[in-house]
Amino acid sequence: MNLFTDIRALVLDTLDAMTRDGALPDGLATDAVTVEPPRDAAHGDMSTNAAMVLAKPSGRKPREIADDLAARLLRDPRIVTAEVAGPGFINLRLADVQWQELTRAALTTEGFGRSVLGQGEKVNVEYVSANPTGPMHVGHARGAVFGDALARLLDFAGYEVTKEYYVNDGGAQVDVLARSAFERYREACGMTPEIGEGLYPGDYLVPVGEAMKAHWDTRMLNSPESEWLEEAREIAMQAMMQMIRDDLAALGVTMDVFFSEKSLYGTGRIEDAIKTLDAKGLIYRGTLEPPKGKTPEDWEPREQTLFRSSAHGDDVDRPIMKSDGAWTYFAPDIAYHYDKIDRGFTQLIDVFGADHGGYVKRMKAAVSALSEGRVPLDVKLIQLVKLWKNGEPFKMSKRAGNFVTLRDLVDQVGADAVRFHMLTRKNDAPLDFDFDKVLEQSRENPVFYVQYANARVNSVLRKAKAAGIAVDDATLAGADLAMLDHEAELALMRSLGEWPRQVEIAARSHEPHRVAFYLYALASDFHALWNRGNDEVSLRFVQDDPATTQAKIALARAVGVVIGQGLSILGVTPVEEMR
RNA sequence: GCACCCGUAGCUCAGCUGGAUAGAGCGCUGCCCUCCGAAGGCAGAGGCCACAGGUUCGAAUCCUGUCGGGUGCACCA
Repeated sequence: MNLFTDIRALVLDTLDAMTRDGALPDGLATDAVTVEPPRDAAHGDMSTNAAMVLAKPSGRKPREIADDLAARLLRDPRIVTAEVAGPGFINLRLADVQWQELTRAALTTEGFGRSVLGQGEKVNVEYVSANPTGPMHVGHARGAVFGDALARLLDFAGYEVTKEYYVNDGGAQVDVLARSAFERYREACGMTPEIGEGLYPGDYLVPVGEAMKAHWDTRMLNSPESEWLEEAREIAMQAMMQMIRDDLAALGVTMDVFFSEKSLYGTGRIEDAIKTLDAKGLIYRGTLEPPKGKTPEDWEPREQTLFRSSAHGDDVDRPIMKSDGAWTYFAPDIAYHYDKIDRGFTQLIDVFGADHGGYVKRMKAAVSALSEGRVPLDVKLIQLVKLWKNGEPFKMSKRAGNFVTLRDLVDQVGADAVRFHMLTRKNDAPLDFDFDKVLEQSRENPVFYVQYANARVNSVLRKAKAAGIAVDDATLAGADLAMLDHEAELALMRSLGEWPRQVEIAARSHEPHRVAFYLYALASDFHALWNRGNDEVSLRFVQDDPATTQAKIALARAVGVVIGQGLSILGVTPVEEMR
């Protein structure tokens, strides 16, 4: 139930009627007509710009259209006042009962804030996709949380979402992993590991070495690499993927699909994708210009196989094959995205680390070329996370082996706090993560503040129940909500009315952080009404009159419903009781 | 040198497909605890929305340029 779309539909119907009456010319585009909450609540519940956007194409003055439109809108029983203001806004005030019924709908409607925006459209969200060579770190955690929340948001907004992880199991780094793990195998056999330059030193490979010993005993110790490499790669990678899956699970992230890069090699799938591009005249042999500015020392011109990505918005063309004839990493990526298009997704979203920013244009170019512009690819870049502890930046070094892993975060502050906090910033803004502040119990901490609001709602329900008042949703939905007609109560209901609208805005812009901000604002409104003191409006004030009591509990419960929905989009468990 | 992201209150940040007098938290000032959750609540002060042009009935928002910050830039993923 979205009152804003309802009223917008009313405005559009009324404009149609005006066209039929000859008050407006035929064929006006009404796309730009909006119905929004006014910036200043004193102006009313909703505001439309219809008269202003239609003034020019219809050749009439905005005030004239506005006066006519306002008078017609006023005939609808939902509209109490319709005033023309400023350059031609129409400010609408809705009957209180509209907001009261909206509140009731939160209790009776399954998936109250859900939207049909997506209309079942198939969307693929690819995120994390960390190389399977070691534990995930803080940056991966942010990408995981963002991608997962975005997927949940889109699902809530009516899309059919597939959550996907691209496993980079085809490149040279997996060989490095295998060799590193083999040293741990030697260690497990009682020898001294020789972890040279370029190998992974982390002790997370120790158990992998032990697993190899269990598998081979000592028989591979003196074998040449060619005999053990493939098997070592498989064992090590499976172990790494299991570790990654466990880490993700600890954060509450589960994937629908793990897509193997390796499965693209030797199966003709890369060749197919490239052939498709070639058929469009986008593949050619050529030599790239040296990069401007800082030319690498060892740069020398080489003829390579190139993708004409510049024909689809990229700055220069990109190599898909190295001079030695092997594919570049870009080639399997092209094939991978071709596969996604092939699977029928009509919208693709990739979540990358900010350091992959230079990769965005060529990927978009590839998808544009392969789908002939039909499938949009949105790439969300995730900025860096800066860690703080005891009021100081937390220094870390991957080389020294003391970098902060995803698991460290979850162990120290819990998955819920990690998730919520990481969604309190836009994806493209750097994020401060302060180990102390995310656990702080104060208004300053949105994680706490929202949970606190939810706990208060539950507290009301528990106490009412203990007092013998029925608090199930069906009973509460029967409450006489017309008793809640104070401005402060209506303000909270209007905040609830914002929810379905915010869901759509967030989903459309692929910005789950909007949900977190909305929840914070809603929690703030709720606490405000709760803490008004002893006046009869305060939610905490229960009168002898059971009807009023029940109505207030119903409003509190409606807030709880919306907070519950919002938290589930963020993947955060609602807290029933603060401790 | 080029590309992408960012520049909003003292600080950290929101700001809807362009909309009216630009918002929140912290900090500051002043009020408010006998009373279902005061680990809080209410109110006030605080802004040339980096700068300069442009588009428009209307710009923090869109376009161009300048300045400042971040990231990335052949045959690595």
